[in-house]
Amino acid sequence: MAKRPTLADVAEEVGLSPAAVSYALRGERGADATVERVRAAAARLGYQADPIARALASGRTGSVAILCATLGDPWQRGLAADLARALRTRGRHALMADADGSATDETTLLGNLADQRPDGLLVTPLDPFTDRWREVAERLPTVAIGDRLSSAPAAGAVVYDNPRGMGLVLEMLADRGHRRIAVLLPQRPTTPDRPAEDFIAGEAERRGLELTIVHLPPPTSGDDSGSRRLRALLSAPHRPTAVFGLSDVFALDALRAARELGLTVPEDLSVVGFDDVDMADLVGPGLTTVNWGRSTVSETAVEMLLAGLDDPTAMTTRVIPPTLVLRGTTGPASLP
Amino acid sequence: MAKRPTLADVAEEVGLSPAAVSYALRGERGADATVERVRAAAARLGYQADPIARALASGRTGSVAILCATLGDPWQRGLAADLARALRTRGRHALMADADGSATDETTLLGNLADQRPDGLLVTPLDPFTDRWREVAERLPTVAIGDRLSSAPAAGAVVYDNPRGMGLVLEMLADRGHRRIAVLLPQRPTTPDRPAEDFIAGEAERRGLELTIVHLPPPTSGDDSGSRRLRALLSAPHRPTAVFGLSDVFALDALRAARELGLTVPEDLSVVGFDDVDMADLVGPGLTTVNWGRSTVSETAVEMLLAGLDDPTAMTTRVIPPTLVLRGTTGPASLP
DNA sequence: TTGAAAGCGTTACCAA
DNA sequence: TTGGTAACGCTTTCAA
Repeated sequence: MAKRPTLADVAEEVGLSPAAVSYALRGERGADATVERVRAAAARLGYQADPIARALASGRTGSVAILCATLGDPWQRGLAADLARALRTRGRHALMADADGSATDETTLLGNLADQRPDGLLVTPLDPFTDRWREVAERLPTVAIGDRLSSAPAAGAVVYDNPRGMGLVLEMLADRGHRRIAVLLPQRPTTPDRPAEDFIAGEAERRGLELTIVHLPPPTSGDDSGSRRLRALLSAPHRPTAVFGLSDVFALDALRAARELGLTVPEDLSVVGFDDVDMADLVGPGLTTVNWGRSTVSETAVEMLLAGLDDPTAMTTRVIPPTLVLRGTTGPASLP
Repeated sequence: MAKRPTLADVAEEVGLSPAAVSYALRGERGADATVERVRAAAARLGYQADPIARALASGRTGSVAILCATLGDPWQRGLAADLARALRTRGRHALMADADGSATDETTLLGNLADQRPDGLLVTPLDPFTDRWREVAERLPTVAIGDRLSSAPAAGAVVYDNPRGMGLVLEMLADRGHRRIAVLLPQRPTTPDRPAEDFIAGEAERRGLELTIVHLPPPTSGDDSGSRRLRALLSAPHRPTAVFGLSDVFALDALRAARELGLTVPEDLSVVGFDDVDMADLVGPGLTTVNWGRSTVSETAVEMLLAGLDDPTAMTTRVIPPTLVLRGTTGPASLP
């Protein structure tokens, strides 16, 4: 059980003080010759700085916390993986936590993560309206993905251009003759404002569409109230001819419900998602979605956060444009 | 920017030594009255122990490293999420890294993660045969998922009962009249032994099946040699009537290739996967798979690791039994 | 340019 | 049972 070498060991080896070695290894100071000699000795001994001691002394950990709203959602799982990868290629590592759809858990985890003293925070907020974000963002450089943190002006944001995305979808559906459309939205913990809901309602009215809005619980295991609601929706006498899930999981749930009810997609029912999860092309006849470019989103967020570590003005709001990907689950309207 | 209170602050507040406070807060020692008084003071000041200082002093971080072979694989993504969740419910947090299909990256990341001084390691090994695992497992309690680490007897393992799983699939296919079957296996970095390959070859021979084994690169973005090979396989004159992907992603790739070639599933071709990813029921007509119970796997692995932290004998090998889930991508053989 | 020494906030050892 | 005191391994300020 050979103990790993410490700074002191290296210092002794080269006959310098620990301080000198610390500086040399980080290239902060240096008679070039000394630096070289120190480097060599460190390599020879297999010295690696202890990140914990370093963090305690310097106050910086080199880690970035990722707080996910729901890893139950495949899109978010992919995003989390992409974020972790983007961080790693920039020499940082990820500390990951999953609120699993619970706003209270989100608050708790936020505390836990902050206690780990990460250098920054990436978050897909479940409840973007709580005041908690303000205090956190003041201490901890923060970038939110998907929703601006309304109480935290210091935080950066990478948001999807939802209005354009929703517009694209409604336009496409209207063009194909759909008039009765159901929109599946996530239940939000708070209700101070509902820009998405308001926007889509307005947009639908402008186009003369009849909209049903259904709120579904987050895709957590063990709550099937969502699928019950979907079955009710789709078996009603005056049922919609198209379902638009503002998250692919909701669209997938709609596909399941349709199958259970014996409805054929897209003949009896058109289905549209909103995230373009990895397997969307293979789902049923291929799920129509809005694609946001997951890797662009994650790269943008990580770039912004790392830039914001030194320079607070780098924290801004970046808007990601949508692309409509039309696949087989969407056809012309067939019912009267 | 109020500095957060330290142990010393609490100690001063209650007129005790930092040591006494530390013990009291952890409930290690205690005149009940004092403990209560200390607790109250800590709460009043909003004191929270600094995990970094704690880690430096105690040598334990409370974190567990998760090293994933390929987060590009949806099954692994789900597994990683489940592992993180399982850790969190037990008061620990996850440090996650993704080798993204590269065995060299796996080695590098292993070093990086170990430098973070986690208390334990959970790994889905890409290359279970390298000697690196031995040295790691000696210092760091380790549980491997999916493959035993052959060089590290100290490490625990949670493995899938692949023989039984493969047996179930071959039996089912044979029963339905399939004689020419292609098996899609991952390219492994090393080739000291290939138990899976040998086993399945033997099993096929026993049943009089004609087997084609195809090795595919890991599901990383940016390598399309796999899909080329699949198209070649499926357009050959004497092509297989069934494809068995030893990982759902391979089966999904096969579905894509079949679609591109105009083959109908399951009429022209049956497809079977091996992991039961979340959306398998919705993919095409529903992908036939072997299901290992992802949450069982992750709970088992985490349990074993945490038990092994105190008690090395808890590290054993647990074998997960398979369940065959028959869905629409599999039918009777149709070609001569 | 270098080195000595003082932290960083905790836990653990050892007397009392 | 309790409370000093010495680590833990590094960074950083301040003199030399």
